[in-house]
Amino acid sequence: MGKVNIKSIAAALHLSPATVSRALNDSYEIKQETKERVLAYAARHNYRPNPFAKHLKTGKTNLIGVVIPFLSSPFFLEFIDELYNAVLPHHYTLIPFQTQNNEKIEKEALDFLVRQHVAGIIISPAHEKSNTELLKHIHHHTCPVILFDRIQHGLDTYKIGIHNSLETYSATEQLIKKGRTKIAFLCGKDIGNTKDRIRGYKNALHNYSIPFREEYVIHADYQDPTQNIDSELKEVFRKLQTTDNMPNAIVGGTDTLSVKVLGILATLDLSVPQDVAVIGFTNTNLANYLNPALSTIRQPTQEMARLALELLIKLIDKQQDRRDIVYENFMLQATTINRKSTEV
Amino acid sequence: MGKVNIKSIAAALHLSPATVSRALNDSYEIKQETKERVLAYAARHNYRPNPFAKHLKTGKTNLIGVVIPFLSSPFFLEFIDELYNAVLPHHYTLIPFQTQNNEKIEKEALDFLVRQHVAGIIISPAHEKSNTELLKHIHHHTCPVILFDRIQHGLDTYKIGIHNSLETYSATEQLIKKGRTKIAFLCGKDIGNTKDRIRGYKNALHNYSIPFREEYVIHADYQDPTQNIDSELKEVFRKLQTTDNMPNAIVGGTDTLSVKVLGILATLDLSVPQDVAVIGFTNTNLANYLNPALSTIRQPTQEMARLALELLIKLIDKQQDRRDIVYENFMLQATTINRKSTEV
DNA sequence: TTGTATGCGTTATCAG
DNA sequence: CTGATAACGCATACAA
Repeated sequence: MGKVNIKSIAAALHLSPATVSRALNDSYEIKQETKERVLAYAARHNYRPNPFAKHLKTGKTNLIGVVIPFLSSPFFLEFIDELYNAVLPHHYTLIPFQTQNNEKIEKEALDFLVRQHVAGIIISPAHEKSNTELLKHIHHHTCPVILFDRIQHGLDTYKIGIHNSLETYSATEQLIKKGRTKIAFLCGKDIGNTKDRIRGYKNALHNYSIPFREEYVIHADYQDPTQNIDSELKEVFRKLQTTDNMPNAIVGGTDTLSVKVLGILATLDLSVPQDVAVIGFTNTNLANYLNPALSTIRQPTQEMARLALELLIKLIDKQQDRRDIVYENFMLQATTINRKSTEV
Repeated sequence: MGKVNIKSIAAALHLSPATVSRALNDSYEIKQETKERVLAYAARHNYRPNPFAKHLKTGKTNLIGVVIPFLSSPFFLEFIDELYNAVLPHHYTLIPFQTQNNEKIEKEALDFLVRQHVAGIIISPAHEKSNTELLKHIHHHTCPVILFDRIQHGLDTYKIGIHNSLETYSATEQLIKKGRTKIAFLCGKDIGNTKDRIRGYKNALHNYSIPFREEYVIHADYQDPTQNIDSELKEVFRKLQTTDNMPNAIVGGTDTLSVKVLGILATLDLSVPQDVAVIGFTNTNLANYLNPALSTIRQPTQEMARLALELLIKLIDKQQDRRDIVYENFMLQATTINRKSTEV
């Protein structure tokens, strides 16, 4: 059970390590017969190249770092899940990290990935200015970086996202067309996407001459998708209810919140969609099983993942100085899925 | 911006590489002043040790492989999530893989992890006999392996799980005590856990003298938690409904199904819990937001993750031959959380 | 307390 | 077509 490596193979076959290495790498300059002998021996003895030695020599790895805020958020989970599918035919391995929206944790993750000499990084940053200098440095000097979802970031590279303002505009508009006028907007932290989403909501109100009401923008400032913010959220709605200001429609600005609000409305004895129509952001695979089934804006998560990987691999393969490239923003199309929660 | 490594530091400070290496590793045999000079220079020039070179030399990595069936299953997701939390204070990095319950994909994942020379592996195998020989070989000769959740596996090591039969027994019993007698059991693939869970369900029926009915064990044979099996499942319940055999209670044997069945019952105009009481398996963080809120058996997922990591690190640190160790099974206690879906 | 020399497993350069 | 040798960055036995 001694270690089987190039040297041991060479010794066993009375060849030099160099020849064995070349045979294993299918070099054109090695005789067919020798190749076969080496490959047969290697297979028989279950030879596995040592990636550390290989990397030390070549300076290349087949690792791809993925940095996201939370694993436990339906959108990011679906993204990672599809990334795993997409990466299968390629010779890369994913190393996912979650940052909890925390710049310091993000920095640690990036440092680690750099130390691991990853071939590239796909990231949705903790916030708009999160680790800007570090990311620029990595992208310019170390390995390519691709941004997705949270693309309002100073790094100049390929960016993949959706038109957040357009999507919430359209969602709000649909509720207006169904005759709802007291429309609330539910959102999380004030990161770039949230700003854009609020803007779309406001524009829709404005274009339909519905006055904007500050108290209808409900900020649920959670740190973590699994955190329990029921009581706060419930309190907000209870207050609106007792002052006779209860909205009759809600646009959920994040995937997590849109699901939770259904449960909270239920405990307040409000029925959906009769009393309050609800439309969520991001189509979790559960939306269809909720009661009532939740209408959602469906982000093309899988396309985003596939595109991110494709662009990253393109950059990895390209030798060009990454500061000279003209990068494109890919704004993918979302679609609204109407289910029971907005049915008249 | 030349590469900064031990050699370059040594040259800059007029020291030998050996001295620098020892200073960086805080060796006792280096003068305090020298240490400080080296550390200061290293910090100033943002020195990062090359893990590949280090590993090539020491034969050790700080990588931990995590192999699970699906990322998109609430239980496994929560497990991984907690693993990420638990690993923070330690000097290890997680490399997660999903197998889709497929032994071949699992083998590829394990091969990769072995090639990466991971320090240890935490796995919930694709099935009871999945890669048994490979796992034994890894555990005995390469790095320690810990099993969780699906612990009916031939590998002799620490195993962390719950008493599946006891838990479904207790869930079934609770429904019986609420006066339900037509109790169905909803389950996925026929893997070990499912068998145990069905056994608990049957035992409860038996002990309360309720005849077991084959058609009340409903197998939803999905490949993937995100797969759409609505129509099949709906068809099953519709048939039971039209033949006047609709159960008045359902024990959900998997986390995914328990959530979906609520949505399906809603489309069949059955109200929960009046017509059908439902209790789910595994407390997804959404259970509380469903309408009605879903009663569930709560697995102590976080404790499982922390314990798995703790045991693994213990094995990594221990030098003893792992075949000589007497391993313990850790059967953690689950708890039933009663919510609206089982309220009388 | 520090320096010299060696090797981990691989690939690349040069020579034959 | 194949072999000898050096080098990647680091840690350590041995020397001083």
